[in-house]
Amino acid sequence: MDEKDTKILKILMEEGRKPFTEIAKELNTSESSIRKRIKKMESCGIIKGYNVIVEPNKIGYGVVALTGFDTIPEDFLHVANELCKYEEVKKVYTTTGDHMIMTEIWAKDGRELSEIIFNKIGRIEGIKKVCPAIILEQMK
Amino acid sequence: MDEKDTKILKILMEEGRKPFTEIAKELNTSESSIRKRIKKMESCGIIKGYNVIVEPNKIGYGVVALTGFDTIPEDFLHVANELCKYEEVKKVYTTTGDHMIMTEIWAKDGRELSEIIFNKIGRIEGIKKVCPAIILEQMK
DNA sequence: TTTGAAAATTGGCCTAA
DNA sequence: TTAGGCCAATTTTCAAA
Repeated sequence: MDEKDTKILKILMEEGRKPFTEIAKELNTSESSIRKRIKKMESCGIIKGYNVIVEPNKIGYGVVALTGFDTIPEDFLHVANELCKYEEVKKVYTTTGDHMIMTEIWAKDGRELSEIIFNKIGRIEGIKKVCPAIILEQMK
Repeated sequence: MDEKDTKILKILMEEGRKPFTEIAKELNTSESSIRKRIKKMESCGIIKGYNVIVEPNKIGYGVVALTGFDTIPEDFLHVANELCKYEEVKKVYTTTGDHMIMTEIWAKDGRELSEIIFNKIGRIEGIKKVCPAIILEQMK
């Protein structure tokens, strides 16, 4: 990881599908250099992958909620693992602070969110409290 | 948006740089069909972009914190806009629930996180309370 | 959907630091 | 030994018809 790698990552963070040749042009270097650096970052785990950024509203997910979960300590890992299994649960973090587990949950609407949180997920053994915060706007 | 588009998105969410030809093979259709569908989703805003997924630990960001901010109502938008300006603040959401603003902040270590949160960001007019939750592990 | 040209990717091999 | 340069074969993209 030197400055050139950092610049490559910055470009890919903005535009993950940009061709290596264009990145090379932009950084005034050769395509092979860029390519080999990217491959290296991929193989050593700096780059974990690439993904598409989707606007949830436009595909019928009108509600996205950052949802914290409190659990009894013994069930903490079990709950986190269970949460990962749900399609609607897009991200799962274990954290310090108010909640031990933080998630991002996508739902069609408020009704479905409540269904997911209280009926489906709420059934997981060990959950003490659920704290959903609906995202109003993603500003960055 | 039909079922085929949904399948394409699902594939790209896993592997954002997968060539159209491969997606086509996987879905038993032609490359040009896939490409035109993707272009359409891009132009109508369903696809907002593509990005690289970086492991922050491996590039010197040892600490990532989901950080909530409480503000006085009048300064709410001002604070959110200011937060967007910081390089270390990777994501900014306005939300319902405990905090009006939720962010994701990357820092080298605890010391730097505290520096960012309390010295740099803490200076923004209107912030009443800052609630950082350090991510221990991303499980999904 | 098919087709063909242009562009990008890949792998191998080479040199230089 | 590692990063980068070069070339040729393959694959992918893209815009026609």
